[in-house]
Amino acid sequence: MYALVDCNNFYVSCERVFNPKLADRPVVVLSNNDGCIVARSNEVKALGINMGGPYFKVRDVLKRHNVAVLSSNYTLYGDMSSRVMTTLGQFAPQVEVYSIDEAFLDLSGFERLYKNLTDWGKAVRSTVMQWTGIPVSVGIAPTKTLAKVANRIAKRCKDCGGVAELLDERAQTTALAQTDVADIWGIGRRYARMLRANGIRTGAELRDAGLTWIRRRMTVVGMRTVLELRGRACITLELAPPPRKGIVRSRSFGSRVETLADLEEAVTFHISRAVEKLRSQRSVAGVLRVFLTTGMFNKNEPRYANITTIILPAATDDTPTLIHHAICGLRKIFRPGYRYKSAGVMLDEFTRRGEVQLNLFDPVDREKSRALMNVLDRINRNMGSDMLRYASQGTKHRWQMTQANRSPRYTTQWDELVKVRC
DNA sequence: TCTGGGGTCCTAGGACCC
DNA sequence: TCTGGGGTCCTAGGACCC
Repeated sequence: MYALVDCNNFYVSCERVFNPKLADRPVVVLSNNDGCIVARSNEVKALGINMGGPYFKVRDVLKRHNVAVLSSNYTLYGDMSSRVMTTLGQFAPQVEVYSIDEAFLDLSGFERLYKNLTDWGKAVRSTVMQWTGIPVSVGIAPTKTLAKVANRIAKRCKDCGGVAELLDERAQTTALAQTDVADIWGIGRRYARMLRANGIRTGAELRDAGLTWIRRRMTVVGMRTVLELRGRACITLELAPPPRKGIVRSRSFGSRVETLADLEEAVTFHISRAVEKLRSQRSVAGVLRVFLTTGMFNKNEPRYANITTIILPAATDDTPTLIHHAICGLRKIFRPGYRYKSAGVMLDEFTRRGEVQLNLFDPVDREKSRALMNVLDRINRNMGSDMLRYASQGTKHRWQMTQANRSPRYTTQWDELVKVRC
């Protein structure tokens, strides 16, 4: 048995915890660079504003309805997320943190502990609300895919009190018959279209589809989804997140960037962050990719995008080495005369640190590098990221993203704490 | 004028090995 | 006329998730 606990309108809810004035106002949160809408309060959803749509297209509608528009504050959301997840740890022995606002909990054996799993779910809800201020919904079912369906019902149903369970086949059939096939976990836009073209419109029809046909059209992944809908658990809890197989860092610029010098600063910034993350999971990278692009939406301006792949002479996690290669790569693909919109880096082909095939001609002294990177990471961890940084990152950061209306980092910065008037 | 930023997994086909 | 039977690795493309 599984529970899926999902925070309601998570980013909006985080903002409301610290700014009660937002409680009775419609609210949206924007993506990086204030580009797209990535979170909406219920009032905004009711207005028909779409998730992921570009902000500038709906700016007027939002203004007319007095919607509060906030830039995203990932420092705050990340911290609030870990508070919620820690709280959930009180309620089940095994918790899989599935995303910033969702967790699967293992409830096997709980039917012997609780007469009623819905009561358990309500206890989770009220505790998370009391301890963090974040409203959550709880879905309970024998497989993760069905728990997702249950959660969706918990969110929509007015009399459920935020908790729904789908324990027996009858309840599952009723729920699945009301669920659009596109809303099933694992069914994206393409599969939804394909399924509809073949007469499969609801979750129930998908559950009852022929396995061989599904396997042929949707690979083993689709087959797993169907089996899960039938109540057979195929997707287990993932307790320790496996190390990443690749790390990407990129941002679109606040305003267009035209000079190589500015791009070099931005790329240095991104690669520094990427390598930091690489070291934190104790990996070394064998391949580095650098990419840049102009805006692609405007048909009238000259467009250009390119990516270059650098196979490193020896796998490494040394920041200066990777900055050097990244800048070389950037210079190779840079073309003057374009107005660039974004640039970034990817690290790939990881091996575990300490299992590297060394290179006889490796110019880097690995022991010295290790010691230096340790100091760098420790200082930045304790004193704030970017306390120590490489000079090629620059100081002016003309390329930085715009965040016109970001709330304070209430929970992680001493000088941004909530002020309470006496 | 203005459109985010991360990730994962599977398959087919080609090249190669013994 | 009739030509085996296993494998691996890599890449591109396509699907999905938040």
